[in-house]
Amino acid sequence: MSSSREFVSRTPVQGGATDQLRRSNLSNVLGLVHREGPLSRAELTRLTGLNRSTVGDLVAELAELGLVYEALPTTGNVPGRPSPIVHAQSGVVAIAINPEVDAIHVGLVGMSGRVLAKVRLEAATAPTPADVVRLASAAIAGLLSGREASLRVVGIGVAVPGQVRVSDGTVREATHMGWAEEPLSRMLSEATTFPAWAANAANLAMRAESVFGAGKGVDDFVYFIGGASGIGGGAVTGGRLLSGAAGYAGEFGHSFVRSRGTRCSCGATGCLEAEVTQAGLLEAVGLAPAEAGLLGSRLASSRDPGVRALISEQLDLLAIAVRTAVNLFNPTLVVLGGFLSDLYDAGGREGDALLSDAIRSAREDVRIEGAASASDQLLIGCGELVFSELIADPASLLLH
Amino acid sequence: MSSSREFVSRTPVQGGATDQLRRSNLSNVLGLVHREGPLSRAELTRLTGLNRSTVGDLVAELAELGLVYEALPTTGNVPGRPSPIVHAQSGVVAIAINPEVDAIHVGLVGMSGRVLAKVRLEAATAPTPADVVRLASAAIAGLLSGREASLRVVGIGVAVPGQVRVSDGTVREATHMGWAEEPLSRMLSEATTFPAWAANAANLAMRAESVFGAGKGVDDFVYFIGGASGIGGGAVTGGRLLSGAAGYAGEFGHSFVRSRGTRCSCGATGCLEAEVTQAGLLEAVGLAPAEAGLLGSRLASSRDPGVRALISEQLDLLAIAVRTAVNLFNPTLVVLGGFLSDLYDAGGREGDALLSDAIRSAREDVRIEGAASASDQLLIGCGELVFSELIADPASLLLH
DNA sequence: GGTGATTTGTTGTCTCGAGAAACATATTAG
DNA sequence: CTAATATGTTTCTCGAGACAACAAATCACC
Repeated sequence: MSSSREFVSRTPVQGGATDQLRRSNLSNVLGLVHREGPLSRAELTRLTGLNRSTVGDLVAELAELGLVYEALPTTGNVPGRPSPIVHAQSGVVAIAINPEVDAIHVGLVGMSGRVLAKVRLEAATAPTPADVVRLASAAIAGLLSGREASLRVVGIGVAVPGQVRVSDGTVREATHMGWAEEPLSRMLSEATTFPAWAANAANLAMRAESVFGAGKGVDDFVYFIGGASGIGGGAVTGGRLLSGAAGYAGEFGHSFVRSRGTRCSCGATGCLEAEVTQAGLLEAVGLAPAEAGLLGSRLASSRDPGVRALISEQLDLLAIAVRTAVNLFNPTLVVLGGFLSDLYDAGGREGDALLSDAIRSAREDVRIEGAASASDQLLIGCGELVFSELIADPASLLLH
Repeated sequence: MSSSREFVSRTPVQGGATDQLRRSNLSNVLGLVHREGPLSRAELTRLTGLNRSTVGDLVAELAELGLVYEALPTTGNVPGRPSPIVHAQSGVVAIAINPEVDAIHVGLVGMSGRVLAKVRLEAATAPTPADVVRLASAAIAGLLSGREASLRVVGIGVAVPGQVRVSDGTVREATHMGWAEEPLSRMLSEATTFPAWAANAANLAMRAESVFGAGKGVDDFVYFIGGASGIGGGAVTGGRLLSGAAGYAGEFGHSFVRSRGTRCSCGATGCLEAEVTQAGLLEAVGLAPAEAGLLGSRLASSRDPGVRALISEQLDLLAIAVRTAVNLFNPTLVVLGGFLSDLYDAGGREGDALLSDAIRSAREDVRIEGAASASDQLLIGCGELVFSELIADPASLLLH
């Protein structure tokens, strides 16, 4: 699906000026190196459809900006002059912040998509936004200290468990944190002087999944992720992230799945996240909330009829949400993350059980997969939030 | 997906990238004139951000292609040299075909977005695809006869009440018509020699709404339309039509709205279109199926408690589908068409009744509107299907 | 009805990005 | 060591659009 022709057509040239064309091409090259990992210039030439000489020029410009570097290739066994390998500069980093009820995670993510360092700051009570700014600022200083020379910070990405207006990074509502209308990214950028962006955590997990995980190269997929505090998600349609008007799109946790159901924290009844919960499954198999990591194996191995019945019931409810998602988005892939993946595995990974009620045309070409659940998924997603800004206009780095 | 890149590879033309820039700018200008109606060159200059001289050049090229013409402006009361008004050539037409159970509608749609002519071909029984090809071909010949000199047919757009694979115009399933796996657009293009495209009818109605109706200029909206044969819909997200992997996206009629509900024609239970039906409402107010046009006024004026209860119940079910749509798409607008608009009006147009269960952040900036229900909506949508291909690459017309 | 201000079309020149081709270089195969 | 092959590098050309100078057409005002 990622042939060179498609790639070019996927990024149509907008606007008028020739320098916009240049910017678009720079963006394409940098984006490829970021997403696909190190690529030879010859491969870049094929993937972009551009001329050899042009690619050489673009790479030289990106190298001058300090965003990529070229290295000699490891000797392959192909004839011809070896093509230098273009690497993303991993010294170009984003700061990732993920506040949660019991802790704040802070990390450094390199442009290669790898987490270079991270710390977990324990919190006795749910941190306030001011706490986050204070604690994270200190942690950032610690992570950066002594490495200032080799690191270049592009900005800060924040993953918030709640609704975030992406245009200005305001947290509209984060029920579990007890936040409302908090200008979090402004506070962070004022405290640190780095530009900051914020978004919904589940959406950022999906971004990581889209660039480096199961959704890599997939133009149309939906993502469901279940955690202790509920179910979130997101969608990619036509190769683009679905954000909606303000960034609240993809709240699959609030898909309707049951008439006269449980009241949800959002105020409605019958929401997926009110009906299908990690807490309920943990309790059924006798695990404490902190032992969620064991849920998958316990569910899979349990022969208790009550547990099997619960798994079946929860899968039926999940199937309703998946059905609606498939009917509305017509994806080729449904990715399940967190405890939803455990649930799916426990049910025998029968895709049909989740898809059989979707309309036939739409369900035929859908596959279901577990998320490539890296523990650093969220931090990588934060990095994506930052790097996507850089990749959209690599030359903008000159301005800082 | 006939991207520009493929075109280049078929006909080796000098210059690939600058050429693409030119095409993109031609496309922008033609698209503006198509969507916004006649515009002066000065306005085009402002809207595109291009240079005066460039816009002049682009318009000249489009005029040479026979796609636009310039006319002297009506005297405005502004100083300065008057700017010529650029009009879309309405002689450039698309053929619109909409097969239904009881009739086939065939029309001519000008690039200005107006229906120039139309005929309704009655059908005693649901027509087969072969019937459609035969009857529509004859109707097309009739519509074009005598006007060949002044008309330039770009292609055929077909609105099908069912799931259509947009890549090749195959009807995968059209339950009400009794069709399955019919290569309709190939059949039509072979019979008429015109290129043909097909898509889901509700989706095309939404396209018309998006370009000329309530959704004009709105980047994020969802569209629900109810008719005799069910409920369809579509969505625009980030300014782009949501099509999904194959073109089946936006089936809001198959959103889940009720546990243990009625069995739907799709095989599932609890689908919106199985629970909220035009037939049920017609029966409640004592109208025959053919009198659907009167439904709105009957519902609005009825004081029968049974009818009021039914309206209330149906609105509650619709609200569930709207809630899910708002939570998943975060639109700024929900457009209701067909009998759903009647239903909404009968309920007093209380937006809150439809939105109150959506998550707060997402529902705040949503407004609900009735569709700009032009009777020609579907034919205009068919035209859009064709013209969007032309507008994507205006120079392609040279090849025909 | 003339005159100036204003806006826009038109024309010629300039810049810049990318493609093409010739040439140079580095590897593999034998 | 040589031929084949693939790719980097350099130079030239082309084309799209910006820019600036000039021309044209309208309005406002006297």
